[in-house]
Amino acid sequence: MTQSDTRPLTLRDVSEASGVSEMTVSRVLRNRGDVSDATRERVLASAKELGYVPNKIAGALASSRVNLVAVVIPSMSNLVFPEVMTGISQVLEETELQPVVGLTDYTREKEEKVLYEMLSWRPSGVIIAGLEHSEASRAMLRASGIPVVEIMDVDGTPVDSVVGISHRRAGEQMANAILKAGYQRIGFMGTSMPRDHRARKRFEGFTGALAKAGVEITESAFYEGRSAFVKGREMTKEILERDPDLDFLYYSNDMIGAGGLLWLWENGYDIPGQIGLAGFNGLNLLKGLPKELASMDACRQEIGRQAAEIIVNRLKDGADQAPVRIALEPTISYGDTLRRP
Amino acid sequence: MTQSDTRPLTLRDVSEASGVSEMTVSRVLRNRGDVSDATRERVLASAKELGYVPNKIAGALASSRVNLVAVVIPSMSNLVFPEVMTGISQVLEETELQPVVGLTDYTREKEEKVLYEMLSWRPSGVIIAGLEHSEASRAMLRASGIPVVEIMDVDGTPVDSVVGISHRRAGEQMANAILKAGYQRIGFMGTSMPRDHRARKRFEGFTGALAKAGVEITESAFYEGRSAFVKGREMTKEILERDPDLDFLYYSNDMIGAGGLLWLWENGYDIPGQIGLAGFNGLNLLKGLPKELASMDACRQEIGRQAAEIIVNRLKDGADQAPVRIALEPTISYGDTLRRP
DNA sequence: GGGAGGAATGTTGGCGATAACATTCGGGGC
DNA sequence: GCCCCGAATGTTATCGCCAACATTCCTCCC
Repeated sequence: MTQSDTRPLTLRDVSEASGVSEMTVSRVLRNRGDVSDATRERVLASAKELGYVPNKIAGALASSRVNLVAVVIPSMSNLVFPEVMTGISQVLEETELQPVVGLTDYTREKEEKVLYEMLSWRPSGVIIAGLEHSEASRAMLRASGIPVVEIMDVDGTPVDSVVGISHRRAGEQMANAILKAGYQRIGFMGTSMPRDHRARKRFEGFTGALAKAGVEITESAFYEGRSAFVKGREMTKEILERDPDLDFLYYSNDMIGAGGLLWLWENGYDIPGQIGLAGFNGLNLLKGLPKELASMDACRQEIGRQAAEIIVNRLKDGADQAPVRIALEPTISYGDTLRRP
Repeated sequence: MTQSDTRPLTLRDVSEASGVSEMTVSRVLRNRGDVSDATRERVLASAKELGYVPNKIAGALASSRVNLVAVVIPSMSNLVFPEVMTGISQVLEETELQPVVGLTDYTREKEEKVLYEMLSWRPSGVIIAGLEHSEASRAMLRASGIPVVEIMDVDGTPVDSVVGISHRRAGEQMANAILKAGYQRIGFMGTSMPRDHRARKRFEGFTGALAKAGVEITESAFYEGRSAFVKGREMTKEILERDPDLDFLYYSNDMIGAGGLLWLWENGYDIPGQIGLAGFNGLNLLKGLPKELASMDACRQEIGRQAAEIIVNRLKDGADQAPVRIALEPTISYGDTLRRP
């Protein structure tokens, strides 16, 4: 049954076993061209018996078709990206295309390396997070000659197509909601943002909108590394020690926001009366906390879905190759930690 | 700078641009064989100027070497698997190998499909979750002629190598710790387990050890779908309505455990005096809850690391090809929700 | 000065599949 | 009975790169 493990199986082995030409075997296995039912079955039987698995490397080289879509994202431990992946997979599942993921750890150098690596497999399309890339990366993307979709963010100049939300506007909207609810002494906690451009843009939008109303952030704290509950607790404790009169805390993501929420809850704060809270990302992972954290949905799955769809459409033959720009509208959820306007 | 987007670039283009043979270009780009510094630089310059990206498809076909390791896991939304991936990446990063992920959604059919798909790219090795596969999958793995490491679980018969923990023993250990702490009326909450074999084995080990001590699970509840805080809250509420006298709750994973913990906390239960709790997986994501949930570390990163190392070692030439079996020892952390013995 | 030896480069022939074209063969129409 | 046609199958020539062997051209040493 299983062949002696010397030489790997090829089309030729199947063709010899079933007494037809390699070409016919190839046709059967790809369901292409006319093959009589009799030979088809004979070939399939031989292939199965031998345990033959086609060699896509050879196939791809010969046909210059590779059914892969490169997906380049910063990390998988930021919950956001698995959700984007889900959206992408949902769409690609109905096609012949397959996503292949590369991680950048939020650094441009690694992004460049990963991109080079992935493009060397000649994928049919690229979905890549963010609009900030090294010049070399942008050049590669342009030169690749395949559809490229930049995702998450629309504040900038895309190489080709783009699907995302405006993080700047998201920050502004949140600031306005907070102001409208009457909060005045606002604290901010988030990552130190040299590398997370989207967090930075939200922060800029946020402070900008506050400034228009003559309000400044009273206290802020930044952290490095992974976001987690503990971080949120610790930072919240500290920031309130520094300034006990804060009446609102804005967190750059839901994870540290949830940590802060738990700490405040344990310590008997009145939320959202005495102090209000908001995060960013609307992680449904976090439903089930004592209070639901106010947040803003970043349309993660939807972004994934739309990006994948752009790729799919572009690859249909005779398709319109014009760049697409889709700006989704995030919505605020007030949860139980931000007074309604 | 960027070429007119007609014909894709090949080695020949670079060779013509730099005035040497294709072979020399190939040698330069792979850092192999002797090339003078002068030509090396000339070639690199041309390649960069053209924006040439090597075609790995052709390279792999010609050299029959593919620097990919197929990683087949059920899902990315179960936090366990990203952590395993981290371990794998850590090790592979120091080599030329790259992980490529395929997801099975906990179904054998999909696993079989994904495996076929991945093997058709002729990877250098396979890391696959679990020991339960379809006969066809096992046949493919055997016939592939590449190193295979099954991970997470050691209770069963591997195709080749295996790295994991004994989930049966893990269940037993937890049961014993609970009994030793003096709890008697035990409730269980977990997934309905037709597909999650590891959860099933833990459950069997757990009930088995209880039975030895003459104890039976008093109440149990099962759920379908994603694990999440909300599920844990709801189930905990329900199970305690059915039987308010339970003095211990064992959750099949930390996520629902954390949900339960929060609910109990909000409702003023005395933990771990009045009621004890334990989960499974030691997710450090969850540090920062009001109390730390007792749990059992499944050695996730370590499993990933060791699996990757087995593959790497096997691929060294002249390496020992004998199957490896590594059973890691999970450790209980008592946290704040399980009385110390 | 002649040959050995080795560094630098080139040439040839596949890797395993597929595209494009070629061939065979059986049957229907006249 | 002959020819034509299309379904079923086969042949040939790549695809882009790399292994293995071949060649060139020094340099060094006796």
